[in-house]
This record gives sequence, C-alpha cells and structure tokens, in this order.
Amino acid sequence: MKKTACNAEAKTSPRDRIVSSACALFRTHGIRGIGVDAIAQAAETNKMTLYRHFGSKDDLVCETLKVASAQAAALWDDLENRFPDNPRAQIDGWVAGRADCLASEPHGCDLANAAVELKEDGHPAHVLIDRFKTEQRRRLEDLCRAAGLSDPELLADTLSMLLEGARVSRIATGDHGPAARFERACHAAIAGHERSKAG
Amino acid sequence: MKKTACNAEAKTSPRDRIVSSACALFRTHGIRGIGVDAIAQAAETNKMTLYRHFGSKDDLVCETLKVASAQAAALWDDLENRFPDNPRAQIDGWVAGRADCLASEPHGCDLANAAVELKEDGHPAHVLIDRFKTEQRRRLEDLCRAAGLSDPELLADTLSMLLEGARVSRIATGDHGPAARFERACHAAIAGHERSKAG
DNA sequence: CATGGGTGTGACCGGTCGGTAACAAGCAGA
DNA sequence: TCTGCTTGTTACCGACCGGTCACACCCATG
Repeated sequence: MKKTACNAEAKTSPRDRIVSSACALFRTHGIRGIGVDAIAQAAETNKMTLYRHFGSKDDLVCETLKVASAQAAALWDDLENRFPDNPRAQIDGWVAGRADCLASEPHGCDLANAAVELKEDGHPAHVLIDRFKTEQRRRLEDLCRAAGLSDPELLADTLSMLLEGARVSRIATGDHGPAARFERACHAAIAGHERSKAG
Repeated sequence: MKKTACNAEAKTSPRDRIVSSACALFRTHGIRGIGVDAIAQAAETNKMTLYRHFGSKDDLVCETLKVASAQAAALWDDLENRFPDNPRAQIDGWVAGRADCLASEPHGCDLANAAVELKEDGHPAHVLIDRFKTEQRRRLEDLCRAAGLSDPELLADTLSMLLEGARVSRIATGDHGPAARFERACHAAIAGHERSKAG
C-alpha cells in the first residue's frame, strides 16, 4: 500500500504543508515578521526542501497570495450556486458573507495586507494584488448592474471601500470600531441605489 | 552668534531630524523594512545619538505615530477655523480634504499601516493607534450629529470605512481603483442621512 | 581655563536573515 | 537489484538586525 494513502491523517506533500504553514504564519506574524526557517519548521520539513520548491521567499509569498485568490474565487462560485439567476440575492449574500468573515477572520485580507507591507516597487506580489482587487471589484459591479441597481460603478466602489475599510478598522480598533456596522452601512448604500428611490 | 540660529538652513536638533527621517522612511520602506542605522544616517547623525533620545526602535516608532496623530488633530482645528459653527460645511470640507490627501499622499494612513504591519500583540503602538482611530471616528460622529444628520453613528462609521478603504485601495490598485470615487461615495452616503429624505 | 552635557566615531555584541553546498537516507518504478 | 527522484540533515555563507561600549570631540557656560 502506498504510504501517502494509508490513513486519514496521511502526510500531505511537503510542498502543500509549506504553503499552508506560510499562509498561516504570514497572517499571524506578517510577511516580514517570519523567517523561512520558521515556516519550514512549522511545515514539519526543512529550509532546503522549501527552496527546492520555491526559488525564493518572494516566490513563496506569491504562491500564498495565489492560494488566497483562489479561495476568494470559490466564494463567488458558491454565491452563484446558492442564488442562481438572482443577482440581488447574491449581493445580499455577499454582504452577509463578508460580515461573517469580518467577525471570524480578524486578520483582514491577505492580499491587502501584503500590499501595505510590501513597499518595494517591482515586487512580484503587486501585480497579483492589483489583478485580484480589480477582479473582485469587477464581479461586484457586474452583480450590481445585473440587479438593476443604479450607478453600478459607484455602488461597487462604495461596497469595495466599505469592505476594505471595515477590515483595516477591525485590525486597528477591534470589534468595537466602525467594522461593527459594516453590514448596515452596506445595506444603506445599496438602498440608495434602488431604482424605486430617487435615481 | 549661536550656531543654531546663524542661517536659514540652520541645523535642526538631531532629535527632530531623526523623527522626521523616521517618518519618511517608515512610510516608504515600512517599519520593518528600514533599520535604525539607515534612519540615523538619513538624519545626518548616528545610531548612538538615536539611542540616546529613544530607548528602542519601538519607542521611535511610537514617537512618529504621535507626530502623525498631532498632524491629524491640526487638520480638525483647521476645519473648525475655516467653517466656524457650520458643522455641515466642516463635513464637506473634511470629505474634500481627505480626497485631496488621497491623491497627494498615496502611502495611506501611517497609523493604519502600522496597525497592519505590527502584528505582535502588546506592541506599544497598538494603544496609540486604537486611541487615534477612535478619536477620529468620535469627531466625525459629533460633526454628523451637530449637522442634524440622521443616525450619526452609522454615518460616521460609514465615512470612516470609506476613507480607510479608499486608502488601502489606493495602495493595492492605484489611482484607477475604487479610491477614485471616494468623494462621490461620501456625498452619496451623506445624502442618504439628510432629514429631508426618508428618515 | 575648567567643567559638563550633547554629540560623533567606530568597533563590537549575539542573533537572525535569506540562501546555498554537500551528502545521506528513503522510496518509487523498472 | 539497480536507478533516479524527492526528501532530510548539517553546516555554512555574507549581510544585516537592534542595541551597547568606550572614547574623543565640540562648545556654551562658569
């Protein structure tokens, strides 16, 4: 029998463990706040194996950001599956889902945090971050337009800023800050774009 | 004649130069991205003098955050001087001023960036950041209430999140992102809280 | 001239950083 | 059994980190 399939707690590949350990440690310590040695140790492997899979720490950073991007993409798919052909319900579901994450994941958005932390221009992560954030906004705008809401560009930008702001507020001032009213703020913004009201 | 007053480009005190160099370098490289040696060199002094004024790098970080807080406080005073006894005009002035800073200062808020970057709990900067952000939100709420706008808590939180979100969006996706519509989003939010409309 | 506080200099400390070399061990398929 | 790829181990590299030491220096005051 193959060792990699002999039991439930089978060892995943060293590469996968490195990526998931890196995700977790970058979140809790910051990208610059954790060393590759600590990441390798947390992944129950060693630095040499890490460097065989990723040419540099920056490469590993980019890989973790890609993973985070993929997870976010899966959330959009889930939204579409739960409310097929109902863009308005998808928007409400998006708001509720983001509010839940806000409460359960106090660390904020990995991509946005990386953008703040990695100041060197030319860092390969920047293009990933830009692409990701632009894509998120685009999906939101498409949803707003499909739902027949007025000025979908402005509403999408408003919702994007509210979410981004709620996450950093959560980091800066904790639960009692503005983030506590994220959901209400979103609903108020959406209400202001309903056609029945003043266009 | 005293050396410190003999000409226009008189040397400021080493301490002041250290603080302003640290502010600039923390902004451009991140707090973890710049060393005390480089800060001292940029301030045209040396590491030993730096450590005579600040017991540690964390102390220096806190000092720069206090400077940034004081600058923000001065902006509120300026707002009150420009529009005395006119809270509504002060709100509009706040929106316009923040939009201007958004364009001219792409680095975002020093305090918020520090909150994202410094993950170690117990870091002395965290209490400064919390106090600062809470104070900013309180002043905004007071202004909304004085202007007779409905639900001033929600509006203050909304404006806070919009600003915070605009700044991090600016960092993540540049000028073409949601931050470009910060001003319009603020005005739409404020309009939704005017008593003449649906309470 | 003497004193003393703020400053400059350079070496130094232990530790950690990202990254590499060399070699042994395990394990797959042929 | 042989082969070849993936791993593990250890030591090492140069660079930099935050922080400290001892000592010389400048200069205003007395």
